[in-house]
Amino acid sequence: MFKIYSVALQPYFRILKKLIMVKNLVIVESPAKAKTIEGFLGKDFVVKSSFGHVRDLSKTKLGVDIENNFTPIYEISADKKNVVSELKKLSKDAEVVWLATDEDREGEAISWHLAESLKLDLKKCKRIVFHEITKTAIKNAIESPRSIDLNLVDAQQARRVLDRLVGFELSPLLWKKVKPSLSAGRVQSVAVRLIVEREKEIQEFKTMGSFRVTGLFYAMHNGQPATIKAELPHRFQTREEALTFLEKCKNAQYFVNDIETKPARKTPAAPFTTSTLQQEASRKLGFSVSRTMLVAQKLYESGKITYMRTDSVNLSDTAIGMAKEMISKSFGDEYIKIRQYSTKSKGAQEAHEAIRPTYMNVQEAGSDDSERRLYDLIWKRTIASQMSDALLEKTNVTIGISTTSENFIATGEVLKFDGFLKVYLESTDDEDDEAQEGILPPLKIKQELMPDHILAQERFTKHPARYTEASLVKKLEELGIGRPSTYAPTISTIQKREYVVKESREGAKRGYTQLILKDNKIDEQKKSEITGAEKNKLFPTDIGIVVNNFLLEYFVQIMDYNFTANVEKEFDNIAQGMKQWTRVIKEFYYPFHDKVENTLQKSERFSGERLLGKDPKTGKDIIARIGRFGPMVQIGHPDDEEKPLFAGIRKDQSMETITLEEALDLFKLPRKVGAFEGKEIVAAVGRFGPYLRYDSKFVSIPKQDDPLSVTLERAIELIEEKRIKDKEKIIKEFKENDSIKILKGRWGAYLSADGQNYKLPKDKDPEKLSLEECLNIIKEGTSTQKSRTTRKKATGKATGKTKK
DNA sequence: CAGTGAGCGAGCTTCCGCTTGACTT
Repeated sequence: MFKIYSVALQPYFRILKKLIMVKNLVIVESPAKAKTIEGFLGKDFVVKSSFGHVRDLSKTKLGVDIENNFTPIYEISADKKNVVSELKKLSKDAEVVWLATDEDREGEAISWHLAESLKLDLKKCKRIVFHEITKTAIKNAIESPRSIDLNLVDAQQARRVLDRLVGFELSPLLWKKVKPSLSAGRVQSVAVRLIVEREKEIQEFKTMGSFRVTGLFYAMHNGQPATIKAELPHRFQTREEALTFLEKCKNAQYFVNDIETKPARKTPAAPFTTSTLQQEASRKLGFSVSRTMLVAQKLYESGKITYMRTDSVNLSDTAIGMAKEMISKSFGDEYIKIRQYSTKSKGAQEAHEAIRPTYMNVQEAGSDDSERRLYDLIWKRTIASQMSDALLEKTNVTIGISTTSENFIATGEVLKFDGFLKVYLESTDDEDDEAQEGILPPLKIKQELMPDHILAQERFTKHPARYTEASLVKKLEELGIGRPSTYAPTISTIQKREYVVKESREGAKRGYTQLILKDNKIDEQKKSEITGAEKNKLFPTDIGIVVNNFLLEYFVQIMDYNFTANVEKEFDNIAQGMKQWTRVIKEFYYPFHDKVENTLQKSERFSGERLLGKDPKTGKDIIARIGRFGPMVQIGHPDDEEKPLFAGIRKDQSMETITLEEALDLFKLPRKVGAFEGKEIVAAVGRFGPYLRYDSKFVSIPKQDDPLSVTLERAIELIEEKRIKDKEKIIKEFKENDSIKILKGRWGAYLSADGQNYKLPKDKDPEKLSLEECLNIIKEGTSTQKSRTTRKKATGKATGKTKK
């Protein structure tokens, strides 16, 4: 009976199977991209994402079989197991698998890894590429498939293996010679070097003063006085020279000697890449590099902008078309100028478009303030890039002085046609812009100008600017080091390792002299200004400096700013099939490895030791150096009869600059402050800064107080403040059991009992929990507690992240 | 979350580049 039915139904089963079966499986890297593309292709296509790389070298082991001609040992990444098994299932039934990963070295490798780990039948496997997400681009790609470029894959393998070998041989060397848990790598170590070297330049910089002379003049224009600001083209080195000049200007007459007018133009900046977006968002919106990427990711996922990790300045034809229409409609055709930009950066691989709005006619987008502001920036930059030049007229007026051959120069700028400036102007990193260009009144040659005053002001040369996160990215990109997807992570790595800190520092007062000539009288004034203030700049730490010096001493090759560029040339040779990838690695590895071995055997511990002086009490040496837990000072040597004394250096101090006195102060802690309510108060400095300990509780000492000098009264005040704060934290207490409390924490209410914390059930009001319910939570909590200790390896890493 | 620092030795750390969520006591 059943058999008859099944035979009769067979044709229907076949149709059904055909319907379920995927005819074409397309695999791309990003899920957002997959969604868009699926809309372009018909019902016969299913588009899935690989979520980036699916396979990599072992996370913990070296993962390279050096003996066996550097064979990489790949593993499916833990978080990609599900992805791979799903893709495997789909690909089995598919007639054709289209590998549509990005067209660059990494993208080619992802396709190859997919083919390998999905065990794809190469006969039904087609490799396609497109640079823009448009229907035509994708249809075109489908029509011209190719096979996987194994040379390009090999170039990626070489890149991967080289980075692994460098990172996993240098880091352990640092653990032994400097301090545990440190790291070194082709990218991060050079990033740190840039910051350390800039700091050194700043320390060695000698500030020079000179006198800048400006004059304010009047010219009559339509019966009204108009002002003209002018400046002497050179500066005086001394106050005396400046004074002599002003003396000469007494009773002098001023004439227009020459007027020179010439046209000038300004050109818009290229559309955004990852790096330029990070720079502009930092300058214009004050975003950190990671915030920019987070916000951009959201805009991308909601379909508002194109892909945000790109090194290309290229816009698709459709994008240019949309921009043209938008400009024409909003500003008029005279504002349109179609431009093709080409990349300037080393090693760009241009697998994507520039970062631009998906739809140019959408002028505002984003679901919160950050998104809206970043979108606005992207929209303006993209539109401006297709607009006409701004036309200017620059005027230089030379003003003669009757009593000397010196001339003042006044410069003016008139905007003749605003062009792209109507929408957007790129900002610069230059902090000081003393040049003042404004509009000049109409002037004639020989015309006399009346002086209001002449000012000679002492100005100082400035040291090179410290890097911001964004300007470091710019520098790395110029050197061809790192990729759009790694700029933000690299910057957080070097901060997480405590090689570098991002800080703002208050400036100091500096006096300067100013001489004013007004009404034929010279007046001298002493003034002061704030100098050296820094906001969100990158500073090297002691550890950063010591590790950098160590690597420079033993591994100059890796630290060379051109190292990446040099190996990139080799990777290109591999990609072009001119060289075997394992040969490139071999040539690099053996000399490198010998150096590692050599350094391991021969070099001493590298701790950046610095002798500060002698202890006045014992006559022993006082030394600053890096210890197991970071920078510290010690009195005496380990081989002395008595054990040396140790003290950690405070966060606001550094090994490089700490004085003998400051070091001695560190040994005065912990210090007894006095007694309060019958118990002793002790002041000390811990891992998280200065603190008071009282009744086995800790109270932080705020910045304005010093643990060395804090008085008993002040200490009591701080303890009482803390008591009030702790009270505010309590949501609920139990009379029956005072060790159990419900407290307000960073992530909302939680349960605290005997120093252990527990999560509260989400569906219950924390204020209404009974003691019984709490005891239950604690009981159940023990099981989660256990699972957490077994997971310790994983969570330990996560907490390390939040520590900073 | 706040006492460390020599040496002994267990077991741990680490790279760069491609992608997103998971989830915080």
